[in-house]
Amino acid sequence: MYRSHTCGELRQEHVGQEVTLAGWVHRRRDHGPLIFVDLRDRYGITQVVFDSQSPEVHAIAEESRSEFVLQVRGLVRSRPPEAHNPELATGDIEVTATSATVLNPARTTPLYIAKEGGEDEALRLKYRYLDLRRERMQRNMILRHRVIKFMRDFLDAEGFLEIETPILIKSTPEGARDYLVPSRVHPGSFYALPQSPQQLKQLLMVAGYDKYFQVARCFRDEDQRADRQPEFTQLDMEMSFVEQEDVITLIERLFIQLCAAVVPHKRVLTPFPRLSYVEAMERYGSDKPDLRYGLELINLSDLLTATPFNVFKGALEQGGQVKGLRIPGCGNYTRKQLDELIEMVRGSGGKGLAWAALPADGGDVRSSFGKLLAPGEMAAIIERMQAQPGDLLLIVADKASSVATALDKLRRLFAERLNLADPDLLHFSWVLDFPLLDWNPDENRWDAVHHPFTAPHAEDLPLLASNPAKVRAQAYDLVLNGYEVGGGSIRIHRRDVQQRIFELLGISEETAQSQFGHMLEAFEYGAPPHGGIAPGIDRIVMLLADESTIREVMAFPKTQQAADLMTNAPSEVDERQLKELHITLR
RNA sequence: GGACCCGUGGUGUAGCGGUUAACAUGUGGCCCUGUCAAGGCCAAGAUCGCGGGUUCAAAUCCCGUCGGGUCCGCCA
Repeated sequence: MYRSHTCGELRQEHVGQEVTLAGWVHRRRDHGPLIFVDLRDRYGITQVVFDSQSPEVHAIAEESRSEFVLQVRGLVRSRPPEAHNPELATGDIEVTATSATVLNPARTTPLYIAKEGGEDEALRLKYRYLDLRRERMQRNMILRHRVIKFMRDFLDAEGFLEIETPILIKSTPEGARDYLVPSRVHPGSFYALPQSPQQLKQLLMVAGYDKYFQVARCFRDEDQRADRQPEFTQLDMEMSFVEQEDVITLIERLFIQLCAAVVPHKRVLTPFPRLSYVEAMERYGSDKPDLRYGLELINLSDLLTATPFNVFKGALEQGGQVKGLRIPGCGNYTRKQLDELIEMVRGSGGKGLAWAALPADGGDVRSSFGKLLAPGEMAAIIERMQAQPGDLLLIVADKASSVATALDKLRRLFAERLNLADPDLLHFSWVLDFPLLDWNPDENRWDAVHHPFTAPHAEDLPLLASNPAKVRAQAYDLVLNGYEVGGGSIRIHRRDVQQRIFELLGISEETAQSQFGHMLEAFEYGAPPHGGIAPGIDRIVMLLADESTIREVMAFPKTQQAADLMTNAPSEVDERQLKELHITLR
């Protein structure tokens, strides 16, 4: 063994013991004849004292630099009365070195390990093994471990079985773009990496494993975001003989206990509030609203049906909406600040932004559109929005989806600027009653909003024929502080219903047979009613860790362009490899 | 596919038409026995992501490109 103790465990009670430590030089304070070295490992930091009275040992400290790996044998001593360091867990003691070895020297690191923050993220990603030495990443990795451990223990106690499913599976064109793996044995054929183990876990239900879970790696070849990586981890779950309410109840218990165990300083509101998709979109312009603050969208459409203002009139005539946001205390925004907001809305595909500012002293309203309104309309808007002197009113007129995108973005921007979101509140909620289908005008068919195995509400079944847009899905999203942290549904378990859905999705009999034949066939051999959910572990850990990207809670994440800066993946391969795989580049 | 932001010694910043390209930290050397971001003195280290253009003159202005990030589209 290289060490008798870790760098985080020595206390007063160890005083007098001869110990051996091994770790990295965190900091070094050279006083000439006396050198202090803070020796670090993932358990903590211990101060080691090198005295020139033992010259050979002192020489080791003299040549040591940051991040050298040292092995030190020495005596645990109580520090002199004036020299205790309350900042350190080991601050009451120190180790006087009696012998020392440099296990490995280190070049000057491109990142400071002892001092964090500020550097280009590309540098952190290139030298991730150095970044991971730092306290922030270690804290996040430990939290992530604890979260996953808690989930496994909780589900084990509930009678769930963790079952692994394959990574090389069949590609199906539904949903996100697949990552493909060429087959050497079958020229011209490809495996896909799972976007999620969706079909496999449903087949496990058919097999009678009525409570399944898996800490599952998922792959989606789509463009990245702060909360989206090409590969990510879900707590994939499925249960038989359950209804929506059963899944919701279980998950609430899981997360309430999880948060109490791993982030006891944070508050959780229980039970988790529920809102319908329609309500979420109407009030927040988002299907994953941050409920830690109000700042709700206000619908003005009905006030402006006869307005002469072309922007509003045009939007309403084309079936769109006029909605607004009341920003308290921002009525003093300058023209420049307002132009930036307009630019932001345009940058996100919006047509523009109308604004009205109410001076704090109660003077005349400044606005970009007041002159163009009919008499009384501005007053009606102010009344509907309950605007106070000093407020800023932001109004968007467009088709409903664009209004939602723009106002959701503004809502989140101002929540941040005005510090409205309590960082220690975990405001979980459920968003329910998603539409099952979404009309795709380009392809002239319906698309599955969730995925094609999602069950419709039983009472909406007749609408499948008459008004598919109105059919609600038995689908549920778990939302936390403005992020979707889990989505699930009750699945179709009857072949006839599944076939009906495939028809609406424009999937032909032949395609259904070739793509999903195994599912349809399985449903003929006694498939139980079942449903599940898949909480996203990266996003949950990110929120529990107070981070703003999931990269901070992944050991080796990729860049926005899906590259690994440390290993330089993806990379070109040998001509020979391509040949074996029957692949020609063009 | 699109919009916006960033790119200066090892690291983080300043400089934004003419500077010996500044500062901090780290690095090398010397001094120092109680520091914990130790301190003091000295030194080395960047031609400003890359390419092109404008100009008497470019880190500084323009165009392109590469890399990183945020967002829209895409994606649950």
